Amino acid sequence: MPELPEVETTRRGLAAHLEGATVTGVVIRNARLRWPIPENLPELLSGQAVISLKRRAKYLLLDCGRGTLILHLGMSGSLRILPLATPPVPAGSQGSSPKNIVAPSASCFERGGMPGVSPQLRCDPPAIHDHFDLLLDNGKLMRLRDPRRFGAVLWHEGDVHAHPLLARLGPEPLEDYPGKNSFDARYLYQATRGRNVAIKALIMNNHIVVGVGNIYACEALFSAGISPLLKAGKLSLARCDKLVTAIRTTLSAAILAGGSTLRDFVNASGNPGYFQQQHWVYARAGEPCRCCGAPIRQIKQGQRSSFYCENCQKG
DNA sequence: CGCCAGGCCTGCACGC
DNA sequence: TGCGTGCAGGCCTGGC
Repeated sequence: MPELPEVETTRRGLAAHLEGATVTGVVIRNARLRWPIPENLPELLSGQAVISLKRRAKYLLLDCGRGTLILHLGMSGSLRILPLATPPVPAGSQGSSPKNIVAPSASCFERGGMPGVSPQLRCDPPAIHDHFDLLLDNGKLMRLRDPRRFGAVLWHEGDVHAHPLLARLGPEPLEDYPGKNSFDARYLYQATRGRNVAIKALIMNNHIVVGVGNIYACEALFSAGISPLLKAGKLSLARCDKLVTAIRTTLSAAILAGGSTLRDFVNASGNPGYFQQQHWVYARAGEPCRCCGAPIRQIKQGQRSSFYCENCQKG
């Protein structure tokens, strides 16, 4: 699900609730995501103050000073802020309680009197796919839901950008790096030279540019008037410029609309995005092109569906 | 039942 | 032999 606009929408919704708060506990209901959630996360995170929530590509980076919590939403993940039903007891006033550290098997059902769960951990009952909670001292919690479990929750100490998952990523499409490797026409032109791969696959390659998934690859190629089948090496500098602009404007417009919700994406407040109403081609197979009226075509490229208008997009 | 779905890492085969 | 490259597979669940 989440491509860059959905992840950025999530980040913006979460940041104010997380930054400045202190982690009081962690609940792991199912550690089996794409990689296992580290078992010792409760010990690592409890008592840590959240400094910032940033984004790199489709990863959310929760800087806790001592280390960084790396979050990825995979295909079906979403993160929400929820209130704890009962405000947490202020630190130090609770004598015997051990810092709200919760074992993975613990849950926070409101009903049912689940044994071993202290009152301050009660909240909305988690659903079947709510795998992970971060409990905060401001009376809120951040909850990860991920039915398909392609997402990730990882911990990294030291420079997070040196993490193996981040170290080799290409430039951010919406940022400029003065002097080097900004995602501009010249960069894309260089990156496409000698490449036989279809342009659609190339712009979805994280080593070239990050954040462009299947939806926005299709939409940006339509916007630039470029066929998804065109071999990357054939792109002229002028068309690279068009494509860079199309990627930037498409992603920016999607962020403004709160992302695309096809089935289950919700932002930090639990609300859907609306950019799918502005899709020109994605998931519109057989429907008339909003530009020329020709039917939108759907083809397969490397196991993924591509949607495009044969008339408006040239090879 | 089979097929499809927003991501992305890994491993393989291939050609220079 | 050693690469860069381009595929295919795999991880999962839910919905049509």
